[in-house]
Amino acid sequence: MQTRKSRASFTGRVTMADVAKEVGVSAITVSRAFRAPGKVSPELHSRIVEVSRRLGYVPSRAASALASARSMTILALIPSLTNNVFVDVLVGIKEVLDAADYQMLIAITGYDQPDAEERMLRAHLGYVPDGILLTGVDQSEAVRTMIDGQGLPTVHMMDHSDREDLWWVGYSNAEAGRAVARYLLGRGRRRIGIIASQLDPRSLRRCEGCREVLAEAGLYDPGLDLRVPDHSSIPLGAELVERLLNQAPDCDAVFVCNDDLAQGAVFQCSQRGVAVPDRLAVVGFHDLNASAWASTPLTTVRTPRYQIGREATRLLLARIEGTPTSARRIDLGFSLVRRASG
Amino acid sequence: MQTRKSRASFTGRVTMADVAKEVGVSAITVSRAFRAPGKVSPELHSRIVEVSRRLGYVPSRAASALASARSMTILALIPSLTNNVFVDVLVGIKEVLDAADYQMLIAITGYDQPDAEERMLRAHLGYVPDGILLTGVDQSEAVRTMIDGQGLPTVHMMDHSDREDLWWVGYSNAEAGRAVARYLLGRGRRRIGIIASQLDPRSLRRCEGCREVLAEAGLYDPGLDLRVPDHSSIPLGAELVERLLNQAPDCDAVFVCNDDLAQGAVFQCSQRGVAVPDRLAVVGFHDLNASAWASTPLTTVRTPRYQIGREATRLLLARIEGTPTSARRIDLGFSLVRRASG
DNA sequence: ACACGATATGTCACCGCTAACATGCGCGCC
DNA sequence: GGCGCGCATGTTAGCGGTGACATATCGTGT
Repeated sequence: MQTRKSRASFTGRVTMADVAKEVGVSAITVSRAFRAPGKVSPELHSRIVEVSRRLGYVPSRAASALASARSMTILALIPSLTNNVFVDVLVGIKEVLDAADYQMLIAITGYDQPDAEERMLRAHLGYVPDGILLTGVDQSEAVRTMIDGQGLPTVHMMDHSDREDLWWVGYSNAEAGRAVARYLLGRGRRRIGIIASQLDPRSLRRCEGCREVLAEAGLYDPGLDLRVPDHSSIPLGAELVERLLNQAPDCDAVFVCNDDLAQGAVFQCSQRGVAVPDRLAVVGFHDLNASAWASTPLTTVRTPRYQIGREATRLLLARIEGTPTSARRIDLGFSLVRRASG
Repeated sequence: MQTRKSRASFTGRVTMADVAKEVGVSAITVSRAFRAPGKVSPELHSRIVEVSRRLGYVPSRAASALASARSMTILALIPSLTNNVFVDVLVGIKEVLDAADYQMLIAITGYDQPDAEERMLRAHLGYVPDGILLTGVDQSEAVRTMIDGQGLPTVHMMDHSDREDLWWVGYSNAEAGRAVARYLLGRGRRRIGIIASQLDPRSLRRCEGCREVLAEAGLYDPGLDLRVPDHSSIPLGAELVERLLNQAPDCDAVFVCNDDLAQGAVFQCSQRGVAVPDRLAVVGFHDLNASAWASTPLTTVRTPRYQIGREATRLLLARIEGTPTSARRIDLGFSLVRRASG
């Protein structure tokens, strides 16, 4: 008892019991005052609020999660923050969570190690999230097992899947790749290249969509298909377009699977004196903020990242709370934004 | 009892007790096997690890935090993710935390409401973090009280303070502003403007540093000092430089307090036919990735954001664990990067 | 006047884990 | 051969909340 007392005072935290004693009620009444104000008389409620504020009481989520098996926290697994793409998604997620009084836990998995997603998940599952938002639909078996084992609801984001058991909000990367290929073909381009980096499943699906349409038209040339595993960045885009133009000088268009790469590619073309789009049309992907504001504004595919964050979170919260939803798979589509580069 | 049982099985989680029963030991042994492997016999340890894996056991951080008053979690309060500035800081933080087996909780405070930091802090304190990383050194009284009340160690990032009681890792925004002013004066500029947005304390300190030096030189003109509260962005930078040039056509240089604004400013100048730097020199701040890769690469101040994240986290962990540190205030400085725009 | 339901508050046990303090056991040593 | 000691493991009592159920209080209809 005495030991405990000192341990508690060591942490220095004000607890619900402290508030209860000060007000002269039992702890459960304080608990109710916060979670169900209607069940506590108005005078008591205001006194409890006042005392809590005065004492600096902050409810312990750890204790609450333990006792109620609800943490009011959702976990978002994101490949990277460096890539602005996911920042937009997070903004959408956060808005919906804030409104519902949930907290967001962000886990960054990175693109490099194949088991990173599993490790990050294991580390963060300890926080007992009430649900999980996943990026993409290509989780490893280990990840699926772990999530199912915990019985946690999940929603996938940023891609498209035919699987009946998945809840997702996104768009079809494959279809987007096809759309770009058709667009470039429609504009009379015949020697169309593909540049991609990072090679996550979504980028690859875009590449494949593009390749598919080019192949159908008999115009796919593996010599114009440049895919490297490095992280995508502006300088890498510059380097890759340089390489492409050197090995295939007659290339007249290129689908660059990420806008930062595409920005670098356009930059490099202007350095090198390659006219964009006349000599080489460049189409990017994602429509990042900066893409409209380059000396040659980028033709690109706009993805509804903010909306994906919002809708995926709405769906997840509905699942958690058992509210019926109109759909469990939401395709928010994409749109090709035509600007100067292609 | 029965009720409880069903509640537990409702959550479906595998607990330490489940593992213990399966192995045939008591829960505390399982606990020790994870936290202090040396205190458990090798055979038992490997059996416990094996069974845990097989059952899919994930320790509950909530329970652990409650029982041990240590959460192995640190909280980072960041104004915004949209601004790439802090993403770099987070990458640094995360690297150090990963190595030390700590988890990172990110709270995004936003720039808009003055009490947002307080509210976000309150919401996240419930996770019982072991320490806090704060952005800037200008926290409100309420925030300080709350943190002190919990007895939590903190380290401030991204600014500089003379206060003896603060631990911080950063650079002097005021000094950086002065350096820019001196640089532009040294290059013969006389009608020097200032453009800033967002108006967080750090931007303002940069502005003030710049103004100070200009005033000393007798060259400060409030008519060239444009500060707006809106979020910083490329289009806003374009708009502001337009406004500046309209109201003061003889302006020959401008310190733009954020690189994204500066990128927009340079873009707008090229649209408008204003020669950069001949007619108008533009100096940005932060040296974002894209700034080197514009048609007119940006002269800007490079801030060591990644290192700030790393060092601040090292310092915080040392404080938490009681390791002695060589310094409690680390000025990592900044450097003016000269490129084409100024 | 009294049973009855609605409302306000309390009691108790327990969520999953760990600090502190046992306990049991084998070993070396005088 | 008894003693003390170190090591491996167990017992107990919480950490700070909340669910389920109990109890007290009050107004209402008959």
